[in-house]
Amino acid sequence: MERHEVRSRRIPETTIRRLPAYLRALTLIGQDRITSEALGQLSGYSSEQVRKDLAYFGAFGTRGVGYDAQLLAQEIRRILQLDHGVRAVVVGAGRLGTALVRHTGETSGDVVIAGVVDIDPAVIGRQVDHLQVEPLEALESIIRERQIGMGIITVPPQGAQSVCDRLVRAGVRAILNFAPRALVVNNPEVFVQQIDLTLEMQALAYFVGSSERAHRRD
Amino acid sequence: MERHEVRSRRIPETTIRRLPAYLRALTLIGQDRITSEALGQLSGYSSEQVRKDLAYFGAFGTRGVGYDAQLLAQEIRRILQLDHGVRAVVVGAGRLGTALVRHTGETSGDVVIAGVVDIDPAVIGRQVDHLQVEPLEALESIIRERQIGMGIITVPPQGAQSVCDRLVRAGVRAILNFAPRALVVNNPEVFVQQIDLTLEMQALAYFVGSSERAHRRD
DNA sequence: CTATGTGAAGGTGTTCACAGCA
DNA sequence: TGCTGTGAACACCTTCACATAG
Repeated sequence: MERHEVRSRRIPETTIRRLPAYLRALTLIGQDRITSEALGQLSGYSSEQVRKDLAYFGAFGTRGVGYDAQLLAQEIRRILQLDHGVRAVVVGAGRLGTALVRHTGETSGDVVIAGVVDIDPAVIGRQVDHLQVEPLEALESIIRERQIGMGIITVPPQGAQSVCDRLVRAGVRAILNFAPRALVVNNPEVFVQQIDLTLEMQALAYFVGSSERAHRRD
Repeated sequence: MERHEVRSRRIPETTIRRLPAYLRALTLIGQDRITSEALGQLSGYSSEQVRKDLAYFGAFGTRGVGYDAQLLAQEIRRILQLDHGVRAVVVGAGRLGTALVRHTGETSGDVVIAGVVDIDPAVIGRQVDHLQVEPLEALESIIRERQIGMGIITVPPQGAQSVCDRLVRAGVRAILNFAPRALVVNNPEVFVQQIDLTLEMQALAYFVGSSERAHRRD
C-alpha cells in the first residue's frame, strides 16, 4: 500500500517564518480576493515567493483570479497550528517579561500567554495584565495542567540555561529566549529561537558605519 | 593605478550577524588564547564557520595555536564600529520602549541609547533610567546634535511608518523596528531590521505542533 | 487573457577537506 | 604536530520562465 504523503516535501524554515507576515496582511486588507502580487507587496516579499511558499501546502488559489483572502488566512492559521490555541508560559516577570505579557495581551496573534512565573517572592502574586505571577516551582505543573507547548524565557542570563532545561524536560516544544545567552538543547524535537537585543543592536552598528545593503524584513 | 580593495569580497550579512555572538563569547571567557573550535562551541556555530567569518576581514589567528582573545575582540569591535560609540534614539516611551532603555542601560554592548522621545505630553519629562523623555518634535534636532546613527521604533503600528520616514530623512543609517508593521524605506543606504514579537511567536507555534528540526540561534 | 503552480536556473551561504604555516 | 585559512563541493533558498487552468 502506497503511502500518500500529505506534507511531502520538507518545508523550508524560511517559508514558515514568512507565513505569519502573509497572515497579517490578509487580515489587515479588507478584501475577499487577493493576488500573490498584492499579498507580496503588503508583506514585503515577491509574488513568486508568495506562490512558492503557499504551494508547499497545497493549491489554494484560482488561476487567473487569485486567492480567497478569508480562506487563505484560515489555511495559514491551520498550517501554523494557530487554530489549535497554542499556549505559552513566560518565565521571568521582570521588565521585559511583563512588557511581553501585556504586549501579547493586546496584539494577541492567536498564541495565548497562559502563565507567568518568577523566582522572586516580592514579585509572585503580582497582577500582570490578565495573569497573576506564580512561583517558579510551579513551572512543571503549570506546563502539564495547562498543556503549554511554548516557553518564553526573560530571566537574567545566569538562570536561562537552567530554566531552559526545565522547560525541555517538562515537554515544551518551542522556546523563545530573550536572555543574552546561547542555550544548549540536546533534544532535536525542541525548537529554540533566540532574540538577543544586544547582539541585534551590535550587528546594526555595522550598518550605521558601512553605507551599504538594502533593508531586510524577517 | 590599481585599486587595492581593503574590504574586497562582499561580506555576507549572516557573517555580520554572527560577529556579536563571537564578541560576547570572547569577553565572557577568561582566557587570552582561544581556538575556532572553542569559540564556535561557546557561540553556537561550527569551527569552520568561525574561521570563514573571521577570514573575511583578515588573518587574525596563528596557525597551530588559535586566536588571541583580547586582540580578536578588539578587531570585531572595530569591524562592527563598536569602538566608534554608535548612538541610538528610542522613539516611543511605552512599555516596550522603557523596558528597552533600561535593558540596554544594564547590559550595554557599546551601543548607547542617547535619547528617548514620545508624542504623549503625559509621558514627556518622565525619567527613564538615565534619560528623560523628550517630545517627538525634537527628534530631528536630537539626531543632528547628538550625532545619532540608529533609530529604535517602539510606537504603535499606525505611527511607525511616519516615524520611520522622519528617521530616514534625519539621516539615521540603521533602524530597529518593534512595531508590528512592515516598514517601507526607499533609501538603500538605510538598513532596517524588523523584530516582530507576534510574527515570531506565530512562527514558533508551527514548531510546537510539528516535532521536527533542530534549534536555531541567530 | 490573467494569475497560479512549478521545474529549471541562478545565487547565496555552509560544510568539507586539505594545503600552509607557526 | 595542530590549528588556521581557503578553494571546491554541497545544500539551501530565491528568481526566472512558462505551462496550465479558470
